[in-house]
Amino acid sequence: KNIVIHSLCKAGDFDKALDLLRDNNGSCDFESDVVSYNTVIWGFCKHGLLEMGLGLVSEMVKRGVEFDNFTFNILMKGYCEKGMLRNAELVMEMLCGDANRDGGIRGDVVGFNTLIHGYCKDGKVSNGFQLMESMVRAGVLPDVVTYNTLIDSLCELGDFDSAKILMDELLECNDSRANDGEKRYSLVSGVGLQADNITYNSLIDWCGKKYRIEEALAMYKEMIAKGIDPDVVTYSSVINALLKSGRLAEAKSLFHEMVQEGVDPNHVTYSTFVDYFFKNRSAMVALSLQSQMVVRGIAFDNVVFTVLIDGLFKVGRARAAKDMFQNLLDSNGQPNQITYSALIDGLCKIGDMEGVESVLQQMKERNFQPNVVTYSSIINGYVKSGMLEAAINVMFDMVSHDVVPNAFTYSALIDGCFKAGTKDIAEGLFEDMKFRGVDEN
RNA sequence: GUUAUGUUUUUAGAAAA
Repeated sequence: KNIVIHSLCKAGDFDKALDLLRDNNGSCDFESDVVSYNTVIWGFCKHGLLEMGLGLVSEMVKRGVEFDNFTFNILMKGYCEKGMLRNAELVMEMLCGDANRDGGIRGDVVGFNTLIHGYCKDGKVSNGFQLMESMVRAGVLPDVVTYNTLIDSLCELGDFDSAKILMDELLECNDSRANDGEKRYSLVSGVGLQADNITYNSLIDWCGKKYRIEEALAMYKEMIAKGIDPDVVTYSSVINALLKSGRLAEAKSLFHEMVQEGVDPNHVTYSTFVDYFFKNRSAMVALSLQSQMVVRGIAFDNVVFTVLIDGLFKVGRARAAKDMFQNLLDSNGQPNQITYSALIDGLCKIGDMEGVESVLQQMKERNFQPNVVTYSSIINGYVKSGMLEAAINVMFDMVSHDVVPNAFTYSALIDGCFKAGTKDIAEGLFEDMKFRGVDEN
């Protein structure tokens, strides 16, 4: 029953999930338990419906279903994803507070990790570190997930060196003689921690994205030497780094290596390659990989579809790209902002501005707001079609929707103004751009 | 198959001049 509830929630079918939870049809032999409730609350939170989840919490009280740690952790995650970090933290403070001294549910390591992640994603790593200290005070020891969260977030902020230092500490925790007090966190963090594949994946991926391929490869070798098995994420990440640097041969050999090691390439691995081949004029190879995915029963997600749509347009197969989009809709996939932007850009490139407008319409009907990329594409499209006025109107439209133009937007429009011989407007735009503090390149 | 299956935290791929 709980498994069914889980799938229903994942699919967003809450009516059925609630029916089952409350046994509205009176046909289920199993009582709903705390897991059932947790699952539905989790589902609501995942879909951004925190309030609904909170409603279920009161229902649990009414029905006398006891909370557990999962319940609170799910709620904290829900608050974090809504940006209500303070609320999440209050939940934790309540769980760790004196009022909850005996008998009650205490905050646990997952809860703290959730909070730390929430703050880190908001760019507040220092709050993350503070939380790590307060968890120790509350008697909860940080684990490898805590470290991984902080390490990844330090990378994201570009502070690779600190991330590495933190990893070294993580390793030294394991090593009792290393703790002579000079390191800040190893003393508090307990013993027995080991860097794992996720630790390495974060660092490797960051290096790859900075085109520091050799360092990435070195760490890849290092993890193997330590007996940590690379997983599909490791491989996909390194392959991505190699391909983005045009090192196809090495990427291919890694692909074979992973298969040999018994790690199955997944939709991410494939889409990385497919994207590369489309962008490097090897449409045939890209398409053959696509059918290989089908043969191997790898499901297409949103990104795979986006890669295909974008790629087909880029190799001049607009018809096939549009069909692919239809395909996505038919298979009940959910196009997102990026999917729509790829489609719209493709249509712009072939000058089908009517098509663009109708997709734009559809996008809005589905409650996806065009973003700066979408708008810039459209502006560029109108400019290239010689419809400067329409382009300018899009700019107004965008500003009126509080979407801030960036360098892409301006340069498309300025380019158009020059071509139309309205130099004064172009210069006006340029001034406007500087005024707004957009980088001029 | 019963230190079995289910709910919570960290890492990889996609769009514009």
